[in-house]
Amino acid sequence: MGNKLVLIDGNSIAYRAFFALPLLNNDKGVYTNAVYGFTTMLLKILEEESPDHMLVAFDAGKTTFRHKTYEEYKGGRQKTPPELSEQFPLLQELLDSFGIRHYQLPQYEADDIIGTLAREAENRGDEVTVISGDKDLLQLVSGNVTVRLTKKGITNVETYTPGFLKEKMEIDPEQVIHLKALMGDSSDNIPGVPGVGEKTAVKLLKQFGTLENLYDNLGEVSGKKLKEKLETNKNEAYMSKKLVTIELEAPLEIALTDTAYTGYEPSAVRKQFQDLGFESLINRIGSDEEESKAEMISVEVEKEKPLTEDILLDETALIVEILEDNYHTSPVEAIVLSNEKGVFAFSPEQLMESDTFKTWAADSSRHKWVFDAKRTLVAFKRYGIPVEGITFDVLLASYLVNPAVNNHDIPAISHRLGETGIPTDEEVYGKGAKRKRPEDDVLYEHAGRKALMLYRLKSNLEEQLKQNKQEELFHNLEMPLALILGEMEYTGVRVDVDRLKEMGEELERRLEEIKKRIYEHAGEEFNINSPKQLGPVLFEKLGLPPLKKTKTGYSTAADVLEQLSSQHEIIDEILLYRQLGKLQSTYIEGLLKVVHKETGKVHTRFNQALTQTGRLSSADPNLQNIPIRLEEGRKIRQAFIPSRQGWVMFASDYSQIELRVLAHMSGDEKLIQSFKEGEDVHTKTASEVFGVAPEEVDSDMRRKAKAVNFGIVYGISDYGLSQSLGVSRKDAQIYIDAYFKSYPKVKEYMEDTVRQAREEGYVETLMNRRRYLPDMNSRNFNRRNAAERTAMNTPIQGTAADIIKKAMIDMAARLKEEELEATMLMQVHDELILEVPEQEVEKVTEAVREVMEGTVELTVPLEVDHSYGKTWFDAK
DNA sequence: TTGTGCACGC
DNA sequence: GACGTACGTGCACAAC
Repeated sequence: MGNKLVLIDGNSIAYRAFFALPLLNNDKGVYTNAVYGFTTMLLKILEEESPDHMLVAFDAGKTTFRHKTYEEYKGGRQKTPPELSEQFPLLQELLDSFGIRHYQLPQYEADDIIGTLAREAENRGDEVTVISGDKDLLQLVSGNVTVRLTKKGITNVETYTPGFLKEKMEIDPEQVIHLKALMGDSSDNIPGVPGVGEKTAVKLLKQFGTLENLYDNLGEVSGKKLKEKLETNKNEAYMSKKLVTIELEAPLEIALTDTAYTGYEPSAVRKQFQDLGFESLINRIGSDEEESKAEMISVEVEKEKPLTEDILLDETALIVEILEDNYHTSPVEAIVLSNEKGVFAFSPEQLMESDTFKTWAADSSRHKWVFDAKRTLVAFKRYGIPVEGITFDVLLASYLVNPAVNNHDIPAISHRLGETGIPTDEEVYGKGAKRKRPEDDVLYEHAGRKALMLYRLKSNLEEQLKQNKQEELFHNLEMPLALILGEMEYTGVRVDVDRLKEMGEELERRLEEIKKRIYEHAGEEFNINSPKQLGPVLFEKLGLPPLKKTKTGYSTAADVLEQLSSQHEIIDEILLYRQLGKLQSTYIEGLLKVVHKETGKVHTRFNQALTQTGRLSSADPNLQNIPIRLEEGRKIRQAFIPSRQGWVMFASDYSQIELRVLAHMSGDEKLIQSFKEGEDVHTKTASEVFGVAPEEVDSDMRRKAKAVNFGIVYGISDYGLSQSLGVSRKDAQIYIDAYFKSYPKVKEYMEDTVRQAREEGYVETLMNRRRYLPDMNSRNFNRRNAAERTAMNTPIQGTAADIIKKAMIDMAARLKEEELEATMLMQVHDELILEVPEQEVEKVTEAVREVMEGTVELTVPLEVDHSYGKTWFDAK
């Protein structure tokens, strides 16, 4: 029985990976993109091929035996970028950790090593797979040798067998060198016959078979010009053939037996991945059940013994295990404590009844370390147990340290810090529909392991917060905020279900009518909600001009359809259908689905550890995107009502907070002045940009200025502005230039921010929230540009987020202090929504203004507007 | 189950 | 000259 040998062209794959991936560097500032790409390819190969022999061949150096034939061989080639060169040693170390043999031979290229071994193995009857990005290797294809060439990217490969080669290139493997001899190869500086490309070469080979036969019968070549070219470049052709022919008898110092591959040691590879910063790949290693069990950190869990005072220490990790994301509805499965005394697991039934536990939980001097403070708090609240003294949340700490990490759970953080023996929730519980509660033992052990790690992780994260100067941000902003958000979520918002249903029925009727009219216009019935079906109806059947395409077909986005509005009546009907359909599916049906049956309330979850800028997000339901701009949709807000009779919905929002933050951070006198004088900032901008007196600013000028301000805040580009204004890019650029001329310090600030981001690798907000921008030095124009805009935007958006978060904390304190019953319900980025007893409205009005305006002192005043009414709709 | 297109908010 | 305004969530559809 033959062996299975995989031969990899190391240089070729590393090059591919390098150019296919952005110039990533790891936390040590070492470039790793080529190694990373190579590794993903390698893992795929190991999985797909399960080789028992393996070798990665590298080119040895600048000169090879081929240079004796032709000095200019590979001449004119770009020097290997140093960012890539420095990765080769890393790559070889990585291969060592995999236990994969790598080899290079002076004067020879990787091709020759591969060719020699492939031939030898083939002769023995082994099965060989060659991996490369270089078509020259195709000459090795045979019955036993398959060549897999990378296509786009690195993991995307095309597998060449003799049959496939014939189909694809119309030649046999033996003809590959003849083909190259004729057509040459500019990347290797191989001349071939000038003027002969792939097409002609294939045609000639079909007729003559080989280069030699071609020249023996040159007279039969059709075309005078071609014949001449072949004639005059005969030497070049033969030399080219010699150059591209892979040496099949290179004097290797290794034998096939040296390439034996028996699999890798997961621990060694894992360590290597950690050093390289390949967090995302770690989980792909050693998923083998046996192996990962053996590596799991062991935990002695004491199960369901009666809780006694002696195990409740002042510093204890507390894990509340809930399987589903939604902790408002999903049951608590287990509670685990971990501290110096050990790891102790309890069923909720047992613990929630224990007075010993309740006393400990309510004691703020007894510190609890948790994962997801808000989740923990709400979970206990559901059992009527107040918890005090939560002083450390691993989730929030990890998020602050680096929001770009999209997985902050305990196994993931543990992995990043080098502890790998923690399986993920998904591994233990399954995911999606298959997620289920395991046996008690498994559950307790898993939760116990997490509790143990939580206890251990705290000090490391604390240290990282300290390094980032984020202790204040963590302890005095995010931690207290978590408690407040927990209260808000648990309180929930009352929904007028009947009102929603009424609106739903009305919508249903209207949608039905519109649908009919659309079908009439179209002359057929189709699914209006399917862009794939709508496209052909509009742009083929009705002959409307397709103004924009998506990667799957015609674009039917609103901005496209609006431009076609005058050309066919169907367009406005479709836009209306979309608008109402959105209201129906997302805001009527979607909202009704998440209303609690008993309480008639919705309990959103604010995600406090997700956005890259520091804003909150909201889900199930998302209360931060309830319609407001169009009257039709705004009515949805009529269904959000106070939870008690005689109360009102009260909304309070910051006016222009982001531009005020910009004024403060840039120190631009004119912008500061503008806010100090209480001017209309868009009118003022218009007056500046268009060079007219404020009185002479018309509505169109103001509209444009508003868009400019918007763009400034979001990290402007001329294209973006031109899109939103419907003007040319050139004009958009003129507005931007005019803006920067009027507000020179803003321009300076933007430039400084970008420069600093490039140097430091990150940007920061007023309160030291941090965002890393690895693309600042990308060679890819788009990525770099996007990173630069992000650098400009994040400090502004993020500082605004810092400010409202602080205001929420102050607000909670103020309400308590004044013993008001008013309650915060929602936060929508620059807005707080409360429910307030009517008789408290006056006091709350004053409190909200004082607190929100006074929460931080900037060089410009902060201003808030407020409103209230019987429903959220009426608070306008 | 996953990716795409679309639409809602700030 | 490239691409494209920032940041989110959720729905329906269609391909896997």
